[in-house]
Amino acid sequence: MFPDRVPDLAALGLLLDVAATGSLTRAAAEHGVSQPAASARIAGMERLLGFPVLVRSSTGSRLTPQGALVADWARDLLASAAALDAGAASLRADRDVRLPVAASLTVAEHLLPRWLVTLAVEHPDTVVSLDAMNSAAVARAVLDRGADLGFVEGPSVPAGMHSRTVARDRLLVVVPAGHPWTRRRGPVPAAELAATRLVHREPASGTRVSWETALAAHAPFAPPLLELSSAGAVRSAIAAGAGPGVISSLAAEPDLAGGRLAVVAVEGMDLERRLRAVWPRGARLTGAAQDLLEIALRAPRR
Amino acid sequence: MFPDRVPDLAALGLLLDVAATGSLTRAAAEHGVSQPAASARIAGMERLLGFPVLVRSSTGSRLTPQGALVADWARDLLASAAALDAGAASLRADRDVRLPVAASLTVAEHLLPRWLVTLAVEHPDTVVSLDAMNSAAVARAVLDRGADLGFVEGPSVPAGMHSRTVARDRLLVVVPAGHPWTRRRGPVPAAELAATRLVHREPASGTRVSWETALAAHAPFAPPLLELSSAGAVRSAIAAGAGPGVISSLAAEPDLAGGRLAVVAVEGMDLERRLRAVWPRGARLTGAAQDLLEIALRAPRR
DNA sequence: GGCTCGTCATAAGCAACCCTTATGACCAGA
DNA sequence: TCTGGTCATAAGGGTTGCTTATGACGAGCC
Repeated sequence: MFPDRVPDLAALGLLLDVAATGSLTRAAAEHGVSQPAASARIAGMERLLGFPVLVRSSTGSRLTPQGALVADWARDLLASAAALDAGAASLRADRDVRLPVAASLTVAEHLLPRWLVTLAVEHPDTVVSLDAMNSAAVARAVLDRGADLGFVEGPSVPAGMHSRTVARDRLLVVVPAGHPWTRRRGPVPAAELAATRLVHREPASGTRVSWETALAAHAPFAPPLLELSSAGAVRSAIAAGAGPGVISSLAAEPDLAGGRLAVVAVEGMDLERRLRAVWPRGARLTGAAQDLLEIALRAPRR
Repeated sequence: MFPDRVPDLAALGLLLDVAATGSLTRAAAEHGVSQPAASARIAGMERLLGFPVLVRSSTGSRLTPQGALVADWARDLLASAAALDAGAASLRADRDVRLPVAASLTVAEHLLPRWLVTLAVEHPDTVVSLDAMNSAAVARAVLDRGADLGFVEGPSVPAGMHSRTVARDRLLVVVPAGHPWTRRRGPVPAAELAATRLVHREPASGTRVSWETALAAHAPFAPPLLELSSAGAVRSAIAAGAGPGVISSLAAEPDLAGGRLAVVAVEGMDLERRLRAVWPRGARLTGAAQDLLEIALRAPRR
């Protein structure tokens, strides 16, 4: 992996504390280390980055303009770290569970971690135990009371359950930057897509099922170009030039924003999906499940 | 800062390499360390996380289901790290510049780093030198040929320049989760907003200027509740319950997705802004500037 | 069935790093 | 000028993490 010359998380966190408190000494205390340690950390970070991030004075320390940019990027990085931490905590908590949650892979990967961070802030006592599986298995887990709350993707609500739509995503046909399709005039018709070999997830995945459902009228399909077991692998393969592929808009977002992938317009098929929270009909949501549902509903539906 | 129990970047990068190569030994080689070191790193990560991420066998190593989730979250984290790295590299490059770029803070913070990552992949030889400043200063820098390419925000194109819209954002009125306004029926009218004390950026900022321009008909304004010098500080203050505030949709996105902040509907004002690439009228874009512009245009416009 | 090659884990030695306490230089305000 | 705050430097100690060398284990192949 490339990311070289990146300060470690502790140093970046310290930088944000300095920005907030205006003093290296106070930031050190807040961070639970001695003042010289904090001083050395920042100095090391400046050596690594190659430019100063702080203006020191005898009244405290302020960010340089460059330091302020670094601090903003660091906030992003630490938000991702917090998401990973919250997700990992919920995977770890299989013994002393308070709130067992089952989620489809798309939700577990891309949405739940941020909700868990918020939950941890607003309700620090709640311990979530997360289990990621496909949508059908989520429905089973919830009905069997193996999970208090579930998150599923797909066109229909499983029988016997209440549901609320918490987000939407869309299957996208994407190509690497520079692919001929990026210069194509009109949208690609569904029939042509069905006849094209694409980079796909494995057959049991929600993404693959949704795709084949949306294109059902144009079966049979061309065999997949590649069949990969995670959204990340699909992204990488497409970006590396393997060919066009199908991917959830949630998973594609970073590569689209970075311009490594491009969306191909299509016509003749409905690729929008709802991501739903589900729980057994008749069951009252427990307090903790209610909290998590509210946080999910509060976030934008896209 | 919270993020505790997060493996360091090197360990996460190693995990992705293992996922890609299917072998700890190969991943170690790819990563430039010895095999026992890689083994120990992963073992340490598992100790930290509290669950295994790999299934070892005598034919190689595969991810556990939990490990696959961690790997996906790690991809996010490393993407942020790559963005920081690319941004820092462009700040560092003030001597041996190839492509001097001037950008408004919003673009420099939220969009450019990802474009730079893509640029680094597609054109490894190009060295970008980034200078972040307000939009008026960007226009000056570009006209004076201090920068080959500029990125500005705001309603109008500076005189004497070509421009292409590379993105849009929107000023949002946001409140912390649970604020009374989240339960309000209709949108908040512009006149009421003008009379409300809000958390703001400093007066010279593009965000503040755009806000006051959009609300010009309802001047004078109530004094700010707080006046902070970075978008991150504004976000934190609002999330901590200081009160309603104004913030770019780009800066608000992570907190909205996490449900820590909520958008308030408003009426009677146009808060959409264009973010534009600009260069001097009559000047041909150099090859490198052309590359960067293309990457920016390829990314979704929102 | 035994050989070989690949996997990963363990052990021992060594180097680097980081943190802590103690101290000094410097500046602002009383 | 004195006091209280800032941050940097120095010396010592503990921990971590790396490397090389070796061992255990399983798969595939004669």
